[in-house]
Amino acid sequence: MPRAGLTPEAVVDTAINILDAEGVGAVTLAAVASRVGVAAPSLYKHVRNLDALRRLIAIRIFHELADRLTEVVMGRSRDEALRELLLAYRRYAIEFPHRYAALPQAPPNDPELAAAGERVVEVIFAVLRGYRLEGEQLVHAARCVRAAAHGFASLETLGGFGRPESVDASFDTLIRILTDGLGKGTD
Amino acid sequence: MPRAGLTPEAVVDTAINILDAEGVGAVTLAAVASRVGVAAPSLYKHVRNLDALRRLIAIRIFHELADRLTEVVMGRSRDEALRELLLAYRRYAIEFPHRYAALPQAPPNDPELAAAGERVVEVIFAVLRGYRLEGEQLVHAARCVRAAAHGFASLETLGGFGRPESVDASFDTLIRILTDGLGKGTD
DNA sequence: CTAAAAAGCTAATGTCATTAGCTTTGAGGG
DNA sequence: CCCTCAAAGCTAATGACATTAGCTTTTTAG
Repeated sequence: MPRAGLTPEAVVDTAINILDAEGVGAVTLAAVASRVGVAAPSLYKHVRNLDALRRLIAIRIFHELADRLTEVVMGRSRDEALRELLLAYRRYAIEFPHRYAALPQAPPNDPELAAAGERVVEVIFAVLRGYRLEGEQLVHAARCVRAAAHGFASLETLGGFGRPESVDASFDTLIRILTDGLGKGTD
Repeated sequence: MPRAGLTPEAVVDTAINILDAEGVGAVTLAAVASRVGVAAPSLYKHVRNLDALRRLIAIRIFHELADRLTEVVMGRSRDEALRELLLAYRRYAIEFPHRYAALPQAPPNDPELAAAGERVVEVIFAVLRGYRLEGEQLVHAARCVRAAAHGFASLETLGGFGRPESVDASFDTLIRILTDGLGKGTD
């Protein structure tokens, strides 16, 4: 391993720094190379191409998000667990809006990326199992929770909530609606 | 108006055809120019630049979506109106996934674009006023509905729901949760 | 019939991604 | 210690695109 301490991980680190600072559009191989101090083509020694780098970034972010969700959910159950899960989800998106924006964007044909995303889903499942949900109902409920969390986070980080009313309060409303709706059995 | 019947509208039409057929990434000035039969620089006579074209596309799509929502909501109220609103929202996203994906992506610093997006929000507000919601509570409820609808549509069109369980049924669950949650007053 | 604006065009520049092929470095085996 | 070779870099070159500048051709208004 000659020269600079470049590794795929270091490349991803740098890319995420650029992502945080300048947004998804600024994550180019040229920008990463310049920041890291090598010529652009040198990056191909560590990463297949730009898409592959984006994939590595997404995997990293999914794991990071899943870790946070897992953390707040441990030792809690039902409404409390769901509430903390949703709050942590939104907190992540607000803290790292560009990372959040870099997330899905396309159906992952890739097992490792899919697995990373699946971790997030699994946390939701774990929480919902506490509501005695199982089988099909569990899947429906998880999709609803995921849709609500993602939709809110996405809209908020993209600046979609322009009015002056408290976004925190709106999110509390969302939490209330979800916990109420999941508490009762299916039709 | 010499030569070809090019107008900003025609350029947007062509761009949307490309969008539908090949996705957001394929919408380039080069592609539009080639499809329309002019040299790329000629497009600048009708559109300021690529960003401006994207903005026009987004405005068009917002209006189209708002028209559909408005249509299904007329003559209905409360749970029925909300249900049809949500169904129409999802239907649009499924019918035109690439148009849906081309939608927000950034906080609109532009009044016309903001107004077009606002039309969608206004339909939601109109429906929710039927629940006797007003003021702050109305805003919170509208944000929840929008987040849920957008999140679900976004995840579904991006292929986020991989499991075999019926997505229609999941969406029904979401509708139930929302109608139940809005029926009851605030805490 | 004519002049000026509108709509096109070609040429040129700059940014990226990506490939090909050459060079340097440093780690490990002798 | 020295040598070898693969890893890690580099430069040059190509190909998309967006965008600008400046020239030419149509139309349309008068």
